[in-house]
Amino acid sequence: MPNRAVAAKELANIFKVLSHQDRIRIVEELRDGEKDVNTLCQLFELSPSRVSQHLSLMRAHRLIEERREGRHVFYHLVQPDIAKWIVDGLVFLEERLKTEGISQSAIEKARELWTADQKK
Amino acid sequence: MPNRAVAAKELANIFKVLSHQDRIRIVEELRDGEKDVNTLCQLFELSPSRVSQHLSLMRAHRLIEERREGRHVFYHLVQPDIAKWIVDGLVFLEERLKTEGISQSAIEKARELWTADQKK
DNA sequence: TGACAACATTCGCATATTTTAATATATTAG
DNA sequence: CTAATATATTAAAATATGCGAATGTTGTCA
Repeated sequence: MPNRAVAAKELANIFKVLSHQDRIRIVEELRDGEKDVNTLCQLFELSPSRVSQHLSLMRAHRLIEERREGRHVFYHLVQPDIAKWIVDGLVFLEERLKTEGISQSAIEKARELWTADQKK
Repeated sequence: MPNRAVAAKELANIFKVLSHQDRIRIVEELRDGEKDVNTLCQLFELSPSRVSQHLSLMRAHRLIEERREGRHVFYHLVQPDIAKWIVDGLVFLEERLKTEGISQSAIEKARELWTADQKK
């Protein structure tokens, strides 16, 4: 019922979809136009299975749409703005890394301190 | 070595941090200025323990910073721009929901088709 | 037509990660 | 010291990941 909490939850869901290297790269690739599954597989060196799973999740959240042509299935962004938005995020990320000089390893390390490190 | 892949991974990490209802709300709250842990607990009706965990993760990723005053610890956004960026995301999300009329339940349902549904 | 090839998706399963609550441990003001 | 506040450490349930095999589709060619 808290309107704001609902919005936050929905946004969190989208963030979750985008919180994966492969899926971000897919958005970046589709920014310039549609591409078929096989092309994406070769670009990222991933199995068709894996790519298809990513696409399926993104499709479920209406981030992308398909268009079939023969045996090829082409995907494109439903809302191209999202790509621009992500790029904005990238810019701000780079800026952050430069101005603060945080190394990724430092972040990883700090992270491990918090997340239950059950490997040990 | 693929420079782009590295950037995608870093961005994915940030998305992961933000892919939680509570953490998004924290960013929204801190948009207007710093707040201490207890205030956040009351706002969200969450235990101090939980809020602290969220803050810890966000701190590890340098999204927020602390300032101690007496026994209160106040947190503020390291980069206020990130809040603006999130709000941009919210706007585009709302627009999406309006123009497409996707119900959250529909998304959930489609999601379950993909994720291993080991409950059955 | 029918068998096959190409492309894409889905399913089953093992593994790893996140979430969450509960508990324990600092830290600091009065 | 003790009360209030904040953080860290756990352990469990819930979710996500990733691979290979099985299954669909669609086009091609004998």
